[in-house]
Amino acid sequence: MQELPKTFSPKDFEEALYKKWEESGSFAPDPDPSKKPYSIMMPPPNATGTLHLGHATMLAIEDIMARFKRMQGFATLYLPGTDHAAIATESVVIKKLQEEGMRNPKEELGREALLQKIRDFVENSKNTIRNQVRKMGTSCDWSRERYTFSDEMNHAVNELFTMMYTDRLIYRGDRIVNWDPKMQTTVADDELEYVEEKSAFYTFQYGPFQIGTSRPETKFGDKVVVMHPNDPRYAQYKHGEEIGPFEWINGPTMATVIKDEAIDMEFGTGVMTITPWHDTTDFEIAERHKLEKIQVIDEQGRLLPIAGEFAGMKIHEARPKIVEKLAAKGLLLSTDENYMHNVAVSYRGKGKVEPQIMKQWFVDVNKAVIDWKGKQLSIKEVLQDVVHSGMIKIVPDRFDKIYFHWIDNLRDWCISRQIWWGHRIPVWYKEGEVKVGETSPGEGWIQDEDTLDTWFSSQLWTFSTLGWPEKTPDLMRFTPSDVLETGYDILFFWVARMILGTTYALRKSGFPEEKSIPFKNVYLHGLIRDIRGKKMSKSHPETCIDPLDMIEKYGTDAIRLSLVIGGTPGNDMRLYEEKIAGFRNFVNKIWNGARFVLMNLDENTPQDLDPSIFSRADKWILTRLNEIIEKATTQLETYQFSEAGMTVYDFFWGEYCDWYVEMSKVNKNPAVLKHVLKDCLKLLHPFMPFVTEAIWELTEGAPNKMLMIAEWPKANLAWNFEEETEEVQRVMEVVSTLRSLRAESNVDATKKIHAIIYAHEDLGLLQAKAEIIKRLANLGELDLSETGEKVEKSLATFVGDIEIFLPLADLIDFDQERKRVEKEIQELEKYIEGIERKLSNPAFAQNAPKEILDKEKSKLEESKSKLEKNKSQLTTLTK
RNA sequence: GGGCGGUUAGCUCAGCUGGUUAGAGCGCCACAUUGACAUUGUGGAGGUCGGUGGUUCGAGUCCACUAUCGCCCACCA
Repeated sequence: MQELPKTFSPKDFEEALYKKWEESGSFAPDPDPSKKPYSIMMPPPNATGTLHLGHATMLAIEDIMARFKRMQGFATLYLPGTDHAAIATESVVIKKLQEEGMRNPKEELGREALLQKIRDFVENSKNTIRNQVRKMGTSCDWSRERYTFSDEMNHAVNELFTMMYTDRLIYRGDRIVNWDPKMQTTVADDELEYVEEKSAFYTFQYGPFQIGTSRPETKFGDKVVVMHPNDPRYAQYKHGEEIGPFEWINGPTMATVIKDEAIDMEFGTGVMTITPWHDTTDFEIAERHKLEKIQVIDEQGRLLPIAGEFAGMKIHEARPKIVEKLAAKGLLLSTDENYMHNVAVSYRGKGKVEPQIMKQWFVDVNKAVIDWKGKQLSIKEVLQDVVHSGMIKIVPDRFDKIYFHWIDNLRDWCISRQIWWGHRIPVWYKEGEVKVGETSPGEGWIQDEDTLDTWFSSQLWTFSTLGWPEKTPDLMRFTPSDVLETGYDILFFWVARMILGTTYALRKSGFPEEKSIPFKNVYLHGLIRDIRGKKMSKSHPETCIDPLDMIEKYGTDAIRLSLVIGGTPGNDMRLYEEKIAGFRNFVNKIWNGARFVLMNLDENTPQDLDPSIFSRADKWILTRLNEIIEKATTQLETYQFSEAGMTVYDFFWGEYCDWYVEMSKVNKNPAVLKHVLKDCLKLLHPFMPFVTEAIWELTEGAPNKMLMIAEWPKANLAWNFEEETEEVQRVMEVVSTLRSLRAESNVDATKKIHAIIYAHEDLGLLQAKAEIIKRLANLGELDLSETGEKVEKSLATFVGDIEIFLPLADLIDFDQERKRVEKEIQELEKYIEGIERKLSNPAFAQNAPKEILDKEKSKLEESKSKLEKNKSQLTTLTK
C-alpha cells in the first residue's frame, strides 16, 4: 500500500480527474433509449467574460443536479454554451479600440471590419470562460456545446422571426423607445437602471399656470397642459380649451387643456405640460388624446431647429441658457437646487437614456395567435397559463407573484437594436416593398440595418440548442428541459422571455402543450454578497472574492460547498474566505477518513457484508446510513441542496468519523467501514466531485468504474436495526456525560473508583446512571479520566464489561429524583391529553390527511409508553 | 405608492406542512495529542428566535399589528 499524504492537495488531482471524466464520454447522455432523459441547459455565460461568483454558484448547483441524476441512472444532458451578449460585447470591443487610439471605430472601420474585430475577440476569449467552467468541475457535455450567435442559432432566430412576422406578431411601428445616445441604440425597459441624481427643479409661469420641470430643454414643443379631471383648482378650465397666446421661451405660444387621470394632484402644482416625443408617460397621454408629437432632441442628444437659437446645442449646454432666458422674461418663479430624482441609464452601457419616438420592430404581446389548450391565446395569456396551471414551477414559489406582476405590466417588446454585433433583422426593403427571409430576395433588395435584441435569440436557448427547427432526436428526447437554474435577477430578462419564445415556437411546430415549454422547473438562486452584505465589487478588493483565486487556494470542492451550503433559493448569501477554508477542512477530513479505512483494508477484507458478524456498532451505523441516504435523496429531489449537503456532512464527520471510526480502533469490521465510506462518497460526489472521485480511485482501483457513474445508494431495508441504534445512541449520551465530567472535575487520580454502568433495559435508569456518575464525581469519589476511557472502550466493544458498585442509597437524593420524574409525568399527561383531544375532534379526524393522523397516533403511543416507563421508575424510586 | 424578503449565539447562516431540551460553521475558553486527520480531538461558555397581541394542549414556525434593514415594480411633470 502506497503512503498517502496527510493532507489532500486538490491541485494534484483536479485537472487529471476532469480530463479523465471528459475523455470517458460520460458527460454525454447515455444513448440507451430505455434510460429516462434528464436535461439542464446551462445559462450561457458571456463569451467575453470571466468566471465570477454568480457563474460559480450557478455551475455548482447545476452540477449537483446533473451528477445526482446521472448517478440515479438518468440519461443526463447538461448542455454548455456561451452568449454573444450583443451590446455588452460590442461596447467592450469599441472601448478597447478607442483605448488603442481609434476615435470612432464604427466610422473608421465600417460594419464588416468591426464585426470581424469582434468575432476575433470573441473567439479568443471564449476559451477563457470555457476553461473556467471546466475548473469548477462542471460535468457538462462539451460535444454539444452551443453559442448563441452560431450559424445554426442564426437560422433558428430567422425562422422564429419569420413565423412571428407571418402571424403579425412582429410589427414595425413608431413607438417611444429608450434611446441610449452614447451607444446609439435602443434599450429594453428591463435593461434600464435608475440612478439617483441631484438636479435643479424649476417652476415656470406657463400662461395662467405654474409648471414644474427638471428638463427645461424639452419644453419647446409643449403645447398641451394637462391636469386631473377632479382637481378643483382647475375646474374652471375645460377639456380641449385653448389658452393663450402667452409668452414662452421663443415668443408667444398657445396651449390646449387636457384632463387626464394620470396626473398626480399632490405633485407640484398639479399641472404639467407634456413632451410626448421624449417621455413615456407623456407619450401615453398623447396617444390617449390623439395629440401631436414633436421631436425636440435628436439621436445625438442635440436640440433640433424647433429650439430656435438653441438648436444644435447639447442638452447640458442648452439647459442653463434656456433657464436664463426664461428668467429674464420673468417667467422663472423658483428654483430648487436640491431636487433628487431618478435618471434612467442603460444597464449595459451606463449611458443616460433619452426617450425617443423611433421606427422600431416590436413583438405584440396581446395578439391572440397561439393555439393553446383549445383556445387562441396571446403571449401574455400563455405566459400566465403555464405558471398558473403548474406546468412550470418556480422555486421558491413566492416568485410566482413577481412573475405575474411583471406580465401584467408587460408592454410590446421592442426587439430592434441599432448596434452591429448581433442577429441581423431578416427583413429586406426595395422601393417601399418589404420582404422577410433569411436570404436576399434578389437584386436591389437592402437588408434592415438593425440587429435583434440579444434576448430575442437567447429566448430560444433550451430548444434551438437541440436542433430546432429540425426535429432532431435530441430535440424530441430532451425537450422540455427539467430545470432551469439561474439567478433571480434575470427572471424577467430571460426566464420569462424563454417561456414566451418557446411556447410560441414549439406550439407552432406541432408540439403538444406539455412539450412546448422550455423547462418544467425554475430554480432561482440568490446573489452572492460580500461579508458586509454589499455587492461584490472590484473597487473593494479586500472583500471581493474571485472564485478562481479561491480554487487555486482551497480547491474546487471547497468553493463549491461554500457556495451551496448555507444558501436557500431566492435569498442572497454572504461569502467570505473563512467559510471556504472551513469546507476545505471538510475535504481534508474526508481524505483522512478514507486514509484510515484504507489502512485497515487488506486482501482478506470481504467484498460483501456478512450480517451474522455485525456488532451493535455496525448495526447502528448501517441503520443511520439508511436514514441518511433517504433523507439526502429526498432533499436533493426537492431542491434543498444546502440541507442535503449538511445531512451528509454531519453524518460523515459527526457520526462516522467521530464515533464509528473511533470504535473501529477497538473492534473493527473493515467491510462495514468500507461500505459506509463508499456510500458517503457517492452521496457527497455531486457536491464535491474531485476529492470523492480521487478516493474512489484508491479504494476501487478499477479504471472503468468511475464514481461519477456509480449507482446512487439505496437504503437497505434488511439492515434497519432500530433497537440497537437506540441503545448505541444512549450509550453515546452516557459517554458524552462522562467526558464532560472528566473535563470538569479535578479528582485525585489515586482515588480510583470504577464506575459501573449495569446492564439494564430501562432507559430511565440508564439516564439515572449518568446522574449517579455525575454525583460521584462531585463527591470526589470517581476518577473520571479512567472511567471515561473504560466506558468508551465498553462502547467500542459493546460487551458491557464495566464493573459496577452500588451505594445508590447513599448517593441519590431520592426526593429530588422523584420530583423530577413526577414533573415529567405531569408534562407527559398534559401532552397526551392534548393529542387525545385533537384526535377526538371530529373536524380534525375527518379532514386531516392520513399521514398526519398516523403521525399523531404514533406520537400518542410513544408518549404513553414513555409515561408507563416513568411511572414504573417512580415506583422504583419510591421503594 | 404597490409588492417581496430578512431580523435566531460574538460573526455568517440553517431550521421542510406547529411537536420533547432551538442547531451548524467560524470565533472564544479549558483540556488533550507519538499511528487517519492540528486543515485534529474532547468538553465548555454564549440565544427570553426584532417587539406587542392572538390562535393552540403546545409557536422560531400560523394570524394581526408594529419596528428596522434590504430588494423588486411603478411614478418622479
